[in-house]
Amino acid sequence: MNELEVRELRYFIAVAEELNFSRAAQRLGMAQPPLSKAIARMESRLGARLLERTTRQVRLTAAGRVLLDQARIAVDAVHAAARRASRAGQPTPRLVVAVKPGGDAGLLREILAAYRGTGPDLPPPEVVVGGSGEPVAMLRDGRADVALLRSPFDGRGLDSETLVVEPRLAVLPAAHPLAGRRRLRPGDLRGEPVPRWKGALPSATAYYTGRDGAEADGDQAGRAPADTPEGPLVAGVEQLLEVVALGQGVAFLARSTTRLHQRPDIAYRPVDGLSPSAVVVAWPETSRSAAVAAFVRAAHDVAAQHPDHAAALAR
Amino acid sequence: MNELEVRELRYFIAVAEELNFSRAAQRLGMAQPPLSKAIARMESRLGARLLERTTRQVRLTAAGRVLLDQARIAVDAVHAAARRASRAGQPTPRLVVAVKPGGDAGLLREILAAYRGTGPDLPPPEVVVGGSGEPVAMLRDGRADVALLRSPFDGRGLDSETLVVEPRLAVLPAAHPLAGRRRLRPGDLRGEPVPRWKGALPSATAYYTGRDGAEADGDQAGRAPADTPEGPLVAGVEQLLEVVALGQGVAFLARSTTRLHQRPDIAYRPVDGLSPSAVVVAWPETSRSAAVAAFVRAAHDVAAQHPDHAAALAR
DNA sequence: GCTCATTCATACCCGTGGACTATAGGTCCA
DNA sequence: TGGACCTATAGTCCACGGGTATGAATGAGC
Repeated sequence: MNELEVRELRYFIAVAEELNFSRAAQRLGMAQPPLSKAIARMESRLGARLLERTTRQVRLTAAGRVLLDQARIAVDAVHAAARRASRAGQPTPRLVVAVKPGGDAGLLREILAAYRGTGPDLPPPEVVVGGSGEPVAMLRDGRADVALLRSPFDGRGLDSETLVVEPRLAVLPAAHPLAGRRRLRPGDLRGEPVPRWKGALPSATAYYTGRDGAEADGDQAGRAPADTPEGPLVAGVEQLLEVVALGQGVAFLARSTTRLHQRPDIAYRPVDGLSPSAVVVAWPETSRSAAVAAFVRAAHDVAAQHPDHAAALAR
Repeated sequence: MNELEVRELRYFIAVAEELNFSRAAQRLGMAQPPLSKAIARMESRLGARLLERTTRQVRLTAAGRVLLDQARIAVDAVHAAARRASRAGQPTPRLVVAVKPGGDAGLLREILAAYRGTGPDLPPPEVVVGGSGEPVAMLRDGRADVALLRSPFDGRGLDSETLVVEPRLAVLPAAHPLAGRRRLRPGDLRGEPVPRWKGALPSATAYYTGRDGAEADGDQAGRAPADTPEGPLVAGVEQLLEVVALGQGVAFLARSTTRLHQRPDIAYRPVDGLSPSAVVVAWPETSRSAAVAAFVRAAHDVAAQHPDHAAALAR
């Protein structure tokens, strides 16, 4: 009845993901037999079968599904502990701020200035720009201390505060018939394909907390009605605009993002009743660092000056 | 550059808590030299010194403080993964509901009935009663699936929903001069000692999220002004009432709790402006079980019928 | 100021357990 | 029915985690 070890959890995750011992072993850089033994050991320790295996097929049991979920979290937590401690031990620790491109609504520069003005003893900030969903992952595994994001995002393990709320605009080819109108109505764009963000998870796995658990980056591409055809995959705003300009679909972008991407062949139009986009500052729930606190306060103060300041009190 | 292992984290936690290698080794049931080596190994892996040690004194470095904090969380996560998987693998899994005594405001019976009525395929509920702060710990390390608590509590890693909000009442000896009044005012009790709950953490380490991080059970004993003298330590409501009846202090209890403890030598009186007590249902953020969802929904529905139903929308 | 107690680090040894190779055994498909 | 594929078992080995003995450093006490 020994303790579960991180190595074992890694092994199990690999097998559960591959559903194949040999491939998993290869991925882990080890031979297959010790992997089989390790899993068997775990099963006997837990007193529960994790994998239903025949010689032709490996399937997860209910316990296995639970463990896969929980093991990912636990391994992340261990890695996060290591990274955070390691970073805190650097000669001059940095406050790592993760943002996604366009995710800061232009606030970052001011926030950094306010943060630096807070006090002389704080670690200098270091900004890293991550792709789809990356900032959240970076917060979770300790690579970043604080992040600027668009909601909704997977907030498990994170605390957050909404900074500004701004409308989203429809992105149309300038030649599109609807581009002649000043405002659009919700039904106008029905049936138009909407480009999907590369790396974004499958949409809205509705969950009883009311949060859209697995949904990432849905903000920018826009949650369209279920019958919306899926457009091409895009990897960035430039690509998105290109796709729209070529008439392969319409999209939705936060207003502050559109201001940075004015093009003659693209028109931005407000849509009545379209859900707005919120910029939030997020940090690990477990954070107790004064630097993070100072950054959050700076963000709050800067946002309070912003015309789109979130009157929101609730998170 | 190997990976941090759970065993090592346990070792580090022991040393960091004891600040003494020999005692920590004893506590871990091992000899001191291998423990020293293990810590040294961790330090070299992390590239950061964790402990400042002379032959006479061991102190945590900044990195060490971070790691202590994070390691506790990570070890909890691993234990939780093991427990949850193990429980999910039982022949007939149970939904373990943790409550603290008096923490359910009498709702539990109805909630359980509603839960059982939800569907025939759900795991049968099993109620465990835990002391101060225990339910939260049980949620965190996987011993429990869902809990009924009083806010405020340390909500890190948990989601929660407020069910009912009820006033707290002052607990006075029946012979107390103020017991003659129907209502009290905030200043009336100034200077009276307030009993402290055994096991409750030191009060209100104010934190920038606005949550009172480490505070547990402050609800019942009541957050009094800072200049309030500390009364005796008590381990339960009965003890608390005994202490009050003997004139050794005054206390505050949620109204539903007082109804279960009517005594001739104790008087309960409302206090104007005293912050109320909220009963919340809480569950691990990582939970994806249908059973937990059903329980939360049942709790929500039952609370909606309750006269003190939380009109609260926010969590 | 010397000694002693205390405590962490080093040196060395040993046993266990995790990993490797080889191979058996079961299942699906052509 | 033979071959491809995949997991489990058997047997071997060595690295590493842990133990004991002891050294080295520091602060306290007389």
